[in-house]
Amino acid sequence: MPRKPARAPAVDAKPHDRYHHGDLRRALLDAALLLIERDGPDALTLRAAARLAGVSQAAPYRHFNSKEALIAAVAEDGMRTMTDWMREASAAFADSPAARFQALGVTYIRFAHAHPAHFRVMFGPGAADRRQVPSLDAAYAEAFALLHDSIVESQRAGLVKQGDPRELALAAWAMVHGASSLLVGGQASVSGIRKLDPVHVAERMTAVLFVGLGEINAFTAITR
Amino acid sequence: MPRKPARAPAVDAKPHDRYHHGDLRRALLDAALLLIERDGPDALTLRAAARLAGVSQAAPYRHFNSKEALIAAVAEDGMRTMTDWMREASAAFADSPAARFQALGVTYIRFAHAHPAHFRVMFGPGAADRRQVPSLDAAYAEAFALLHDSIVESQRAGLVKQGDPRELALAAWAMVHGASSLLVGGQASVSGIRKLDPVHVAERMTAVLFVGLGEINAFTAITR
DNA sequence: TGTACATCAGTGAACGCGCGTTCACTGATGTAC
DNA sequence: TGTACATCAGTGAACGCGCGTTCACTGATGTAC
Repeated sequence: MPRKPARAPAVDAKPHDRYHHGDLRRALLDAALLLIERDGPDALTLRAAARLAGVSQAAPYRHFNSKEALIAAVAEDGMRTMTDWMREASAAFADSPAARFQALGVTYIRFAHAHPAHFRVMFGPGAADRRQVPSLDAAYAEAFALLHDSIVESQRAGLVKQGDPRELALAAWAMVHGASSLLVGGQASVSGIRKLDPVHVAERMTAVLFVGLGEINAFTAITR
Repeated sequence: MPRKPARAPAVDAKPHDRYHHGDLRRALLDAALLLIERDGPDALTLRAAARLAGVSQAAPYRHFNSKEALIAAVAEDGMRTMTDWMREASAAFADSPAARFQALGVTYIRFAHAHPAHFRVMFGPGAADRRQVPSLDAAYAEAFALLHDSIVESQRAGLVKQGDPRELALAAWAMVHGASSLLVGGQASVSGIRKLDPVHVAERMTAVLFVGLGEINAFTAITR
């Protein structure tokens, strides 16, 4: 039998045997994600998270003042990760605005697919109010700024026609967010989207979007 | 003082004074929507709905077997309304595939904006499982089919290049669904989208999307 | 038109449950000297 | 290096609450004759 590692990971799902947990804060965040992913957002309760972490039901209060605080921490955690991913994606395609734009969209969808529970907490109903949590707001603003900038650059390069870049970014965000929601979504999934490769879907969607942005002068109503 | 109408509407928020409510089923559905719209999905409880309708907490069980059944009924109701709207929009632009496509998207977003609580129940987490409720599934399938058909027609008219229309419909649905989610969405709204005119946003987005669909041969990865 | 009666749609009290949160407590840790 | 002690991170019992659901019941309705 292999020896136990000197120090058990904080994420250990089994009840701990030490009086002090070691990293209960991290373990509670992980437990919250597991609960949401497995049984939906309503399954996240402080008591259930404590149970998963193997501590008493009062223990979480040493790390979070309330249930709301735990949820906000989960959202913050996820937002930071997503922003990191997007920043990296943006840097990887610094030389091509088109590729940068697409990489950002694909990354957004990839994140949602890889971290559905995070995504739900970040954007779902009952999500923590972004404006109440400055660090959450900052991470969000950075992600949006990356997208915005890639559009401004594309316009400068003549790949996307003129128009308010904030509105264009909004449209792009909406599409990519919609695809993410459907991929992550509850039971009411659009026919078969779940079976498709998310990166493939993301690449196709962002391509259509980018071409559309390039071909018309800002947006126009075409009905009637 | 004006005389009372002979018969109070079923939707009456005040406690009724008759032993029999009249249309408790309808009143419970309306109460459920009000609760979700006002205080979020978690605020929907059978007891609260009964309270709003002015009946005892046991009364709802004469009309719904369980809380789940009430939620499923709300979703079904909303899905039927949305499908009605989309069918009408589709018929109104029967002669122009491009306008039809756009009208469908705009209608989807208009519905979400007009009936946010319905929209959340229909697509949010914890939504009733579509496949378990045949009438829900049928309404959904019809909505998707309308979109699908408008794309097939657009391809026939040479406005949209070839490609699997189901995938194209999926992309279109995702974008429009994303915009709707953001408009309806919880606290984490994308910067300022709520302040914009939803129909305006919808028209612009669908225009970009349609042009994009027309310009590239199906979808292509443009990164790298 | 009047009446008996089955059926329907409510009532109100009660159940057990899991929740968020508080409290006084105790065991473990780490720092000052 | 050893020890006193403040601080920190847990425990376990308890609180009050609102929930979904059940139950025996009763008032209202409508139909058969």
